[in-house]
Amino acid sequence: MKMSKMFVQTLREFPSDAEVVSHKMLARAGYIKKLTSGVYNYMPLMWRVLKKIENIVRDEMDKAGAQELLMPFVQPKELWEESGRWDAYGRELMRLKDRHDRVMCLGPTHEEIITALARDVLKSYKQLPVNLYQIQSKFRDEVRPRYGLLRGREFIMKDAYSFDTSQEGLNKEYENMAKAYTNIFNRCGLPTKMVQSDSGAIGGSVSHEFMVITDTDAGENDVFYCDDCDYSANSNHAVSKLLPAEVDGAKYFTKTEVIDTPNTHSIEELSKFLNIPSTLILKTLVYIVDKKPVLALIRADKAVEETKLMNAVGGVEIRIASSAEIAELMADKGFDAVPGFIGPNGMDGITIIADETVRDMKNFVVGINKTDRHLVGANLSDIPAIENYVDIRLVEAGELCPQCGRPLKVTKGIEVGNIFQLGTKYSKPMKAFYLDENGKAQPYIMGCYGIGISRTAAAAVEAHHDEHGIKWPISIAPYHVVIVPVNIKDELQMKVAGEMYEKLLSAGVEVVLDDRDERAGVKFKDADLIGFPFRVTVGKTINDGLVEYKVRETGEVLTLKPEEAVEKLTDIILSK
RNA sequence: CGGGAUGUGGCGCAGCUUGGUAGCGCACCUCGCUUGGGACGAGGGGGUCGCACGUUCAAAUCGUGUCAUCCCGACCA
Repeated sequence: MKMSKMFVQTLREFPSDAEVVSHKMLARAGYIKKLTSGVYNYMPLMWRVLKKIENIVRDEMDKAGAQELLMPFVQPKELWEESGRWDAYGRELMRLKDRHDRVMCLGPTHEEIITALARDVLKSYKQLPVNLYQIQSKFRDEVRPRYGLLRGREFIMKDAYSFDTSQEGLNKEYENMAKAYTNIFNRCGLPTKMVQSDSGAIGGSVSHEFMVITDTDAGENDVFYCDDCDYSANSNHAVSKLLPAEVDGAKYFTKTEVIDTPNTHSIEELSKFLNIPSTLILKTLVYIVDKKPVLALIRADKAVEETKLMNAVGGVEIRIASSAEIAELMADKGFDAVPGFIGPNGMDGITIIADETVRDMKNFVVGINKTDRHLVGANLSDIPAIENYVDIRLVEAGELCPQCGRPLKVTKGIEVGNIFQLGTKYSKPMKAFYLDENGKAQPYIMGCYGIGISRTAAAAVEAHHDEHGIKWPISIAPYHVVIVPVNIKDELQMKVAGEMYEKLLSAGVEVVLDDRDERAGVKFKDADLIGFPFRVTVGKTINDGLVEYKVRETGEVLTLKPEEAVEKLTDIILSK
């Protein structure tokens, strides 16, 4: 490729709307151009990177025994009604109508389509197991698209679906995919951590996410992990053993009574006012799950993990209640209390979920739905009976590993892939059955496996860059080498550069010749920004028969004869 | 959706307070000069100032509405 003909425009400055480093770099280096919020043009350089990633994914998926196919973007509403997700998926689903007013959507994922396809084709146990995958654009009308390619509304994803006759078969395939995923990300130059996670809107029981660990804002997930064993989990799923805490308030309260606690709207104010640790306060939070209020009870020094709470209620959408909604709830129940004084008593008909931390509390403090008052010295017999305690607690770093008891640590992660055990979540409602050895209809045992292709590219930039630009791993770089003749009017420089270009090309190296009539500085800046793994500079030293060879990743510089440089590059690149 | 902000050539911005018919840097085109880390000089092209309505002799500037974009919170590849 001649640089003078490349469809690319690098910018002197970072675009003002880019926040994270991958977005800034990709936009400035001419890889992407935004069309509208969360929707990007992939320029030729970007498309080459994406194809490289796709091909690594294909190679590993094929090796793992999966078969590639391609399903439509456009999907009919009816299939989504069969699975029950037309309503459950919510506003993230991009919906549209055709000219006959038939309702369709743009696929955010393809469980419905693949299940419908499988039930038509996979009629016998003899045809199973099968794993099918595709690579295509997906559409999710994200509430808040951001961070460039990391969270778009249209993005490229590899999604795979497995069909088995037994849980054992699924377990095996799940392991198989986990291995393939580890290989894929390693080959992309992206070490990942496989962490336990909540299965969210996709559904199912067991699921893991592949996280690229980062210390920047681009990591939108908190990952808790243990250095002493293999435990790691997304914060929406992490569990821990608590550190010892004072949970019996007997030494502060000699009897159970209602007392005045003026202006104690926060836990901090209340514990200061009563001069007790917050571990002796029972906190009551009001959430709205699927439009209905839910009370969450938890020891006040701990925070609620909303995904856990939502799962405990069995809902699909959760948010903390607004003060207006709380006021409405209070009025409805005949109370006059503001947040800070809410409690579980008298909340007939409202779902109450209590965290496990509540179980051991004795002689504690609790709100009683009266502003400026609390009940102190209370015990579990003083509040509505709790049938079962569930874990709705957000884990904190320093709490103890559930497996080995050592302190947990926390870090940020970018989720680039995940794997789910779906079981019969789709096959049963969609009546996707095969006939077993006895001629009996059985639902498929399914798994699904996703990789964000475009997100992986962005994550690679997050992981590999410096202040000058991108430092692509060789395996996914758009080109391997850029050759920079310093002065294109110098005949010898151009001749040698041209010869090296041809030799590298015919050897199978992906090479760009920067034949633009620009000063050397401009070409060097662009080479660093775009992130070619290797640069060969043909300058004045060519008069002594030498060129400069430079490695982007390490900054290593060698002065070599042109043929030596060609040989070295060919060896390194073709061995990868 | 709640909270905050911003819309002026491809990119980054000024002008708006105090209305008078659009400017700077980069990029782009031409010529000259220069050629190892984003040179220099001269000339040139490109914007109905997001959109609509209103106020006014006159609106980028004031008012109302609307759309879009970005940031902070709940989602997920």
